[in-house]
Amino acid sequence: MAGAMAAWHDGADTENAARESAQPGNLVTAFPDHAIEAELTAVLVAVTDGEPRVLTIDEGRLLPSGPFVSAHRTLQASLRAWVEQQTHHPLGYVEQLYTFADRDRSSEDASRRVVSISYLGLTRQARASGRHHPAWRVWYRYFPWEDWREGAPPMIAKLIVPRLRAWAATAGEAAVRRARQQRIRITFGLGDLPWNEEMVLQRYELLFEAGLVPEAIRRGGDLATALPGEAMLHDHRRILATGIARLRAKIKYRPVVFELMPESFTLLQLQRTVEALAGQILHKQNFRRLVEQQALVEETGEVTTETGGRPAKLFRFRERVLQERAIAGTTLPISRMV
Amino acid sequence: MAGAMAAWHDGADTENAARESAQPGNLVTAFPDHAIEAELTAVLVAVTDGEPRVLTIDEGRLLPSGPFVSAHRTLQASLRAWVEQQTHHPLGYVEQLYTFADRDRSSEDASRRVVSISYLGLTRQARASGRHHPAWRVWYRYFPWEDWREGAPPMIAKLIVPRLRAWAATAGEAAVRRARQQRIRITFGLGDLPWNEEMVLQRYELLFEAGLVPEAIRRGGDLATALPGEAMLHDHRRILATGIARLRAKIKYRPVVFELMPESFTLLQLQRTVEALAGQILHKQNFRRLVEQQALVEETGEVTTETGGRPAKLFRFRERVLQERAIAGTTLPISRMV
DNA sequence: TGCCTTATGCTAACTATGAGCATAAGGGAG
DNA sequence: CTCCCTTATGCTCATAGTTAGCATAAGGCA
Repeated sequence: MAGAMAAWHDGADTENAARESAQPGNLVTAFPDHAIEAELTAVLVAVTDGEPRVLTIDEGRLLPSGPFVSAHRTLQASLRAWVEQQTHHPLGYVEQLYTFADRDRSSEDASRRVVSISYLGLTRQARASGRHHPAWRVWYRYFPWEDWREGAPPMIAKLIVPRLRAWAATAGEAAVRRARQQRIRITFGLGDLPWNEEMVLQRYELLFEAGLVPEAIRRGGDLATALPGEAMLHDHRRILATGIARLRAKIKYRPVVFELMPESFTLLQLQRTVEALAGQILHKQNFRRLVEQQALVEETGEVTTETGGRPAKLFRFRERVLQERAIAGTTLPISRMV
Repeated sequence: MAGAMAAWHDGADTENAARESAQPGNLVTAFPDHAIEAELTAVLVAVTDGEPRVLTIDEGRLLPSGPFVSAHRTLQASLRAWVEQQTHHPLGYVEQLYTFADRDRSSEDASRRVVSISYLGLTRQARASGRHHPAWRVWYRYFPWEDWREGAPPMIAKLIVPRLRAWAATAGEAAVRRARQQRIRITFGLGDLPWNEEMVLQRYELLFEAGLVPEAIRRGGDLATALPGEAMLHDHRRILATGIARLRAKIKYRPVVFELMPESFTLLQLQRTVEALAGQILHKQNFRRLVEQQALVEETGEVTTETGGRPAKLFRFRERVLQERAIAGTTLPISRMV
């Protein structure tokens, strides 16, 4: 996903590389001559009450972030320290997302350059306290078009596609128009194309380019055509999109969901968690089949009647398999809609 | 892959998060107070004569790198400028790899902190000139155990596994010993496990931890047990491993191989290129079927007799499909050995 | 002309996946 | 105490996707 973004950014670059004034020697020598600042931004995810949540501050307008503290040996150690202090829960899984250094990122002072390194973190429980109103928000508040658990969100056909089409039509050249139409079709799965839940970032960036999100007003967007869905400050919604995309891709081949689950759980609870992240409903029997046949879990021997209906067996993860899969990576049960 | 590395690094962190002195406020405010330096490092890949090559400097001991030039709007623009100037060829595909800021990275001055942002770039032709002896090196010089095109490299069974086993046995706790054995089995595909060509980084990091690569001597490795395979300075071989791993994963679901191919080519040439990257031999007929059925290429109408044997049709990539696949991502033909 | 080499077409066997039928087993309404 | 609703769980079937080969085509060269 990050790769896709990279390619796009690049495509959007209008600068001509030939105009650059760097000397050939720059390639082969390494003496940094510009001091910059490094900042860490975290996409912290938890799933509670069947909803995927992300830790936010400032009334949901920002992701938690802060300077890279030199006292730490690594970036990750620095991040981990913050988070565990904040949430009082261990961070189960941490993964680097992307590093930005775009000058137009916070277009204040061009000479003051900030490199922003973002991370994705998974945690088991969602509770946080502190200044600046930290709160776990359901991430579909920011991306209402990404939640397909109750079918295709009507706003896609009613608002998004028409406005994107209108935007595509504004392009002067026919080739550009066609390319835009193509991107719309692919990212939103129009016509006979399927909805691909992993393209969170591509969709957000398309909406951004089309000026349909409030964050883009500085770049020519119009508040009147902005879509429903909460905005964030700076590029934090883009970072969140990157995190969601990465997580949606990851759950398919690495057992990271487990980081979000309690000690023991029913298979349906596990399924609901995956569905919450993927924004898609899965086929129950097939989900069970895959989970069991891959021996990811084992019965605890107990059952719970709290689910209503026939009592469900409780499961826990098999430590050994987890370790193995964490290194290797196998297919995990994410499939089509019911 | 990067994610895997992230998790590992973390596992290797011996610092206790509780020892940290950061204030809670750090999580929710964003005012960087430490100036650092940013450096870009590139893994530039080309395939010539059926061999995967990487651009190096300093007699193959370093990857090209240099400071992030503030004149550029984005990190990628900065990188692109360098590279195109050096190689005089357009960089087809660029993707960010990973950002390091480990303090022990170049353990000189603890107060001088460098953030190193690495990129993977693909280019069509391999020619470079400049100072510091830039040269395209076959990447298997650095990772001889990664080339399985002529079967399993004997050094794995003869040198690597015995030494890794010996290292595993040195662990005091039984649990640690078992965990090490497990990692060895999985990363090197021992027993009934298959060789997974994507685990380049995991294998290198395992060898590093075991002190079997020259780069690890500072951390307790012994030159006498170092494996064949050229080393690099700093952590450049680790960055290269990250790049190879990423590329091996990428070619399976995005048509990036095309960035490495000439205008027109035979299907076998395409296959040989994929094989060079993957370090694995593919089944010819199946490879053809997949490439053709996915309509990735189209016949140019010409044939070449230069391949020996029956003349082969020449193909070129279908522009439209490429664009679509670049956004969407579909399965590409990488399969098992012949 | 026959053999070697690479190209290319086709298929049988198997595996993975998507969908759905059918039964099991609590809880609560009547 | 039944019936019915709900969720749990077992199984089967059809199909798409893969893997591994067999077989034929078509140049070059001894």
